[in-house]
Amino acid sequence: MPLKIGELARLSGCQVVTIRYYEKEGLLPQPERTSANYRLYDESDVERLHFIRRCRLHGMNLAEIRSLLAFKDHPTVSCAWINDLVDRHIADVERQIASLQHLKTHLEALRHTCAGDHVQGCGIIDTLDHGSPCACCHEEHCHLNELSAEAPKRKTKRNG
Amino acid sequence: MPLKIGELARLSGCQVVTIRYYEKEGLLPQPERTSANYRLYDESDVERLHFIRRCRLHGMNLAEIRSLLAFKDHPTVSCAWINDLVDRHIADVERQIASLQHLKTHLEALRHTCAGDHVQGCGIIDTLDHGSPCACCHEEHCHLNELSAEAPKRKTKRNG
DNA sequence: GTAGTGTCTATAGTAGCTATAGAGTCAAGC
DNA sequence: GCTTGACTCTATAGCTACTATAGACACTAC
Repeated sequence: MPLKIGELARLSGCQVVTIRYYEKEGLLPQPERTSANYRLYDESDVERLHFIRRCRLHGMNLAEIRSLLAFKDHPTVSCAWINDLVDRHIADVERQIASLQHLKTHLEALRHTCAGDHVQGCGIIDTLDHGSPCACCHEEHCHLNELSAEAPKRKTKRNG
Repeated sequence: MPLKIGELARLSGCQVVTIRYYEKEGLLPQPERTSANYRLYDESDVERLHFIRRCRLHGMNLAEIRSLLAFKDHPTVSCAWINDLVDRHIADVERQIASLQHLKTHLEALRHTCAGDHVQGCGIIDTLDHGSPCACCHEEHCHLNELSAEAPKRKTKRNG
């Protein structure tokens, strides 16, 4: 019993446009078509979409998912690279968490510079204007307090 | 001593194209021009760009920065909304951190399902295929283990 | 005059979708 | 047979915050 794209969307939790998009991006094979040119799917497509969604929810991008699907379809090499991929994702997530925690400290410091309800002289605006030595960055290199320190490298003869 | 766009870029730490982009987006005013149509800036533009960059580094989007700049240019209302804005950002960052920490737990569990170096039968692929009851989600609602449970709401008469 | 750099505008690309337009298809009800 | 409503089709544009490219013009040192 073949499925039309709307039924596949319902079963997989994806949207119709997303399914078409995945097809265009090569994550889903070109499906059969009815005489009216409607796409026809089956259970294996539901599972493939579940796989894709789980990968997306784990933060993988479409290129990575394409590789994983290719391995799944034709597992001809060692899967060691999949472990590397997941390891890199874990490291990346850790970096993001650290960066966000740092940002949070700054935002909280920023928040404390103003009690609100002024028309002029808002402490938050002042801090964004002139920067503030934030307690969390006294010793470490903090990109939130450095602006033009490192000018972009240029290779001119005249100004170099 | 007016600055050309390249000098402004160097002083502000922005790229030339980004400065033109900010102008197009209304974050920077239309600058004076030379007879050869070159943009001319001054110190106030350096400061404005520093302000913009600090906002960006604090995770604000261009629409928010536009509002902040408008307030800075013409502070006619109370700044209480700025505190709300920062509060919302803090809450948002906290949500992101929690979500990433959750994701990290899942990625680590995923990582442990395979020791690598197989050609077929990779545990990671299997887990992505079928999902896994992850220890971190036993009791709470976990979107990483739910896929098609909640079908998108539809308002048809025929299938509803 | 020429070489090397800088600047100009306009356009397209990035990721992963989402939204829209305009047309064709299908099934139920009259 | 006709209408209505839901569904499907393709193609295109939009989202964010830039980044990259092309082709033309400007400036300065030699």
